[in-house]
Amino acid sequence: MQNYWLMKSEPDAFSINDLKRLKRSPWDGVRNYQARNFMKEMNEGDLIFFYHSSCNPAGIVGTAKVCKNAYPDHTSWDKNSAYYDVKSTPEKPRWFMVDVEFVEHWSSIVTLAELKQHPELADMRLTQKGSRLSVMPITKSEWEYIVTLLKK
DNA sequence: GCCAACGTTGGC
DNA sequence: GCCAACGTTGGC
Repeated sequence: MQNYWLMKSEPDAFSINDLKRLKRSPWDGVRNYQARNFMKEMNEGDLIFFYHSSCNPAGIVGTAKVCKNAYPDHTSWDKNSAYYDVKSTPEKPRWFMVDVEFVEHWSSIVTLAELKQHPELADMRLTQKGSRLSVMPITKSEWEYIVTLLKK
């Protein structure tokens, strides 16, 4: 069964243009348990909204898909990595990542401000005050609704 | 197991 | 750059 997700990235660190250029990439560096657990639930072929955060404007800029199920994030035991975690080892990995593949880079951005205006999207974690989760599930109806926003 | 203190996220 | 909201840590 295909599921839908939203993943945040700061474009200065990793943007949709980076993914477009690379075609596929590991989604490393997630160090939040809820986000990690959602990645573990992902399956190859699941679709992803690619969200640019900490920029102006923040919003969804395109889509990607899961092309490799969750596996240990090796940057967590790399002492030279910014994502190093002393409690994660190859024998007992604490953090996981998936690989994602570029699908679409939209010609326009669906901004957070716009998403917040639609009652249909009020249940999304993204549109709720104070939400910082960087990987979250999206319902099929939310996915389809957001795609129609794009065509307007 | 509680909770204060701290560090981080991320919109504005 | 500010700061509200959140997650994590660690003392007790």
